[in-house]
Amino acid sequence: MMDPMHLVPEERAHRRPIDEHTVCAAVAGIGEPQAVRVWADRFSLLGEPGRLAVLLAVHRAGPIAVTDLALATGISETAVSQILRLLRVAGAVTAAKEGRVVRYRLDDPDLARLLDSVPPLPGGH
Amino acid sequence: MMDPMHLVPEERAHRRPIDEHTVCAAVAGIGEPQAVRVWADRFSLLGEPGRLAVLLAVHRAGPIAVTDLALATGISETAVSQILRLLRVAGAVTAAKEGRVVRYRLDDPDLARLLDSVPPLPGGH
DNA sequence: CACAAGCCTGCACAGGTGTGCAGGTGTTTC
DNA sequence: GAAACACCTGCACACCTGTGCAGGCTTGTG
Repeated sequence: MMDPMHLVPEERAHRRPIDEHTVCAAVAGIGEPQAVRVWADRFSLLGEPGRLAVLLAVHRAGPIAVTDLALATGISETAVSQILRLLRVAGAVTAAKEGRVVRYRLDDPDLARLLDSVPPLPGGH
Repeated sequence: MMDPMHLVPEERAHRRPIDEHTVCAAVAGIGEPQAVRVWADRFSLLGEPGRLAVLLAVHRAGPIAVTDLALATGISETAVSQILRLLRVAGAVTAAKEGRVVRYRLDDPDLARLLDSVPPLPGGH
């Protein structure tokens, strides 16, 4: 069998672990730092009430205009615009201009699955 | 049929929507602000690379000590301690003291499901 | 053309957040 | 008992981030 610590980067391989096997399993479980950063950024988008509300509305209410998003979420139109700009450059949503109205839709399968993790209204209505 | 805007809070029911049906669907899709905040807090815990790495390690490498977490993640032991304190008060992890070693484990089903959304190492090894 | 609606942006401010340092507690070992 | 180990905490700092204000742009309307 190989060295149980073979997954630990050399720069810190000299430090003494408490449980070598667990450390190796942890390194494997974490995966590549690059991927961790990408997923942390994804989760970060959902980590603020305003953005989460906007994303839920965009995801579940189909293409929707900025004014309607502000009306439904209770956030000022300015703040909604800022949020949408952030989501746009992050590749989370795409804008479709129709006349003077811009409708946004969700455009990220990973985010869609994460949003589906959030339970909808319990009783319906 | 009822008023299509019946789901919009009175305080902003006077504002003119672009698509009443869409606004109502958005309000329903967002759900209760209280629940949105709770889920935003959940996602926020996963929204930082350090915390996400620690949570992934704790989740996939079973009960693990602080030293081993610092070794596996490459984060300083102080930073790991701070992260674990935050996760503790958030109810995400629980600590089990064994001698002078403290092993942490994940203790939140919702977070566990979200962590399972993060794909493991592609090829294995 | 003048005006309003819908939306976007730059700027400055307050508030939250991660990090390192220094020091402390409890436990094990010699 | 002294020293090393594993871990925790308070504090101060730099940093990032969300928000509102003011203004600008484009598109419809009279």
